[in-house]
Amino acid sequence: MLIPHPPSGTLSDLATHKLAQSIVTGELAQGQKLNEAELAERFGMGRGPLREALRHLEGMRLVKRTPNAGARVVVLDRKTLSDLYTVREALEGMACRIAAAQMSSDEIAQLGTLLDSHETQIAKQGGKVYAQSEGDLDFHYQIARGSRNQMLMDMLGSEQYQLLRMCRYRTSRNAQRTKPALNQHRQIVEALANRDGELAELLMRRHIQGAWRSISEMIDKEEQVA
Amino acid sequence: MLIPHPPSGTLSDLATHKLAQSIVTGELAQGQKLNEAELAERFGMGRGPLREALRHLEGMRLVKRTPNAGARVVVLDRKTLSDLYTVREALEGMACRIAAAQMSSDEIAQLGTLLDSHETQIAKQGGKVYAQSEGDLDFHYQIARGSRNQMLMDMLGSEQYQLLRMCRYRTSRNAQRTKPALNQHRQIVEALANRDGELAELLMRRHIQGAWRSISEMIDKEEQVA
DNA sequence: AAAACTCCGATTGTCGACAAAGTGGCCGAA
DNA sequence: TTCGGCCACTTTGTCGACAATCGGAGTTTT
Repeated sequence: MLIPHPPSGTLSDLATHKLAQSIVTGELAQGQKLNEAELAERFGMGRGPLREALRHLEGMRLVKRTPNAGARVVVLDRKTLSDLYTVREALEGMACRIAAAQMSSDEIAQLGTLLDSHETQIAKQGGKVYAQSEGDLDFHYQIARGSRNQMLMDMLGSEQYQLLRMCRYRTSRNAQRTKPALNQHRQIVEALANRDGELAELLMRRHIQGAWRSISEMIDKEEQVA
Repeated sequence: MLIPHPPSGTLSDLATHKLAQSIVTGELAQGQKLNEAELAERFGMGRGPLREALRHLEGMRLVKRTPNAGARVVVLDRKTLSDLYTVREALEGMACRIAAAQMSSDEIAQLGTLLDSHETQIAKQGGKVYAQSEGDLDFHYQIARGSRNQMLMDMLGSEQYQLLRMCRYRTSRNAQRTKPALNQHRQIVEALANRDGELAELLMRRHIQGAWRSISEMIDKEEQVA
């Protein structure tokens, strides 16, 4: 559902999807140069559609283009990630506030069961920590949907936030935060159930701030090693 | 400064700029179909660069594409505008909060003088109410810059918010709100000067909510006439 | 020996033409 | 008369080739 395009019609969209996937999963390294001719041949298409795909990815902030010098995969440095989490805090907080007023009780209940399934997944532990990570994204996206705000949904879901998936992929190893994160999710659902938009926004903001602190510490450690 | 691209290098970027301008100013009507061949000839270029420009504009939410059916200028219905102002409230509120901590005292003082020039412009009144409107955008953009958050700046400034300029163009006739808006701006600057991020965020949110109410009422009147 | 200049290869930017898909109108039949 | 199918035209999607630009290696000059 969060995976952007189930390979749709045009070659350009297909290329967009494949490239986005390759970038998010790290198959294409950060800062790597993207050669149009080479990629076009790899995907079995002309350069035209591929160029359009690159333009699209530029809009998603997954690649950075410089005129006459080609496109490179974006580099997620500390500042970029910090900026990203700040924007998330603003947008998801707002989504949460509105969702508290707009979601149906059924939807909120469904969110609870979603968290239940996350809990069992965590209990089973081990290997697929990543699953929780994507599951976490799903939780956040459901709330964005609950806001009934198409622009928020676009920004938080399909388009804008591939960057976030990319970040998650890089940092999926640290599973420590899954349990406190789950608790925070539960608190948020409770606030939604009580129709307390203000509290829901506050909790979501803190949740994201916490996530950022966790990521930030991890980056620090990595930098110390390097 | 807010005008996206001072016609830069590639034809594609040039086309993006020209089309964005035409759409924002209403020269191209909402919902109008955009014929690739026709536009390409009008701009004196091939269809390739123009297609890339359309892809770019799609990312800016200024046009909507449907596969095999071409591109149309976006239609600013009530719901879309409502969603837009909600997103603005979230992003600009956050920008304001951070700006209170990040801007230098000099920058904040400059904001004050910017408002002074707005005031004299309003006093001179009359014709170019629009100038205040663009000036208002400038005020908001300066605060976005003050956040030192590149992503916020991109979203609020160059790329994302051409939609807002488009809306302003449509609704530039109602000058009633210029004076209360100016007062709210002054309050915001004062909060910034006091380094009160929380208050600054709150004031900015209310300011944008007020702007939305004003726009909303105007749309109601228009709909009654129609 | 270091710096700058020049030329060459590679890559991007652009164009025109071809193929496929969709749209609308026209004709025929019920 | 109206509905349905067929056909032609328009428009989009795609490709291959040409031109402009940039980066780098080699050479020359101070």
